[in-house]
Amino acid sequence: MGIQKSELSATPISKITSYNREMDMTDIRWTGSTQTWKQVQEKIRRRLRVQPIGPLPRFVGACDCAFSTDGKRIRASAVVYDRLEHRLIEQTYTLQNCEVPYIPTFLSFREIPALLNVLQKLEHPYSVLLVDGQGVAHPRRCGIATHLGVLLDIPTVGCAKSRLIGTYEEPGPRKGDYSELKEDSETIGWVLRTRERVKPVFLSVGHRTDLASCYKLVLDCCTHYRLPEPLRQADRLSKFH
DNA sequence: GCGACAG
DNA sequence: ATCTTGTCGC
Repeated sequence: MGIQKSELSATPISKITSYNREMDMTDIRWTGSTQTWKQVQEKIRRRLRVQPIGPLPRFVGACDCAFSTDGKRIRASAVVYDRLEHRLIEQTYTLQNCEVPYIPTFLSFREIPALLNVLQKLEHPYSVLLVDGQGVAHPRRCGIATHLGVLLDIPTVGCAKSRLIGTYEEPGPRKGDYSELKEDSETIGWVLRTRERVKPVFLSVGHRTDLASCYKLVLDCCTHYRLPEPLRQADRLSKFH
């Protein structure tokens, strides 16, 4: 009656109470130079691990951010989704000031401080986290999903609504059709059609996942909307409205 | 030099 | 990310 090894999922993430201090970047504020940030990204990149997540886990986390009209306040949201019952079982958000500007390829430094705070509020365990943005589909293979995943050392999936870098062919028209996102000869992500007649999303490995796992998980979480349900809910919850 | 550029 | 009007379709 023992559980088969092949049925074991990755260890669920219990309540997050701290994160890797060596990798901490919340102390690095806008200094006028992106060189320091690049060094942080190179350091994170060296900690990146790519691996399958095994059987699709029941509980899936997701997080997102939104900004006030004046751009000075950031609202971060986090949810836990029950994939078996197809429903949200936890949702929370935080509100704080945001001092860091948006600079392409440095999104992490603007949003991660808020995301670390909101993720610490989640009580229910989850096994993988969906992040609104790129993972390794980034010039230094360190998009926000990778950065956050390595900081917390948890499995993350990058699911972006548009492209940052890379070239691709338009994927087929049906749900589940996909094409490769490439930089030179390297496959850095998949461009996935999650619904017919809608723009595809851009999947990439965050940390401790692989593309096949990302694909299966995201597609499974897609109901009748463009975004996978956990991310769609996190997106709604983050809005100021 | 010029264009591109997650959120 | 946010702002912004109408419009097409289920």
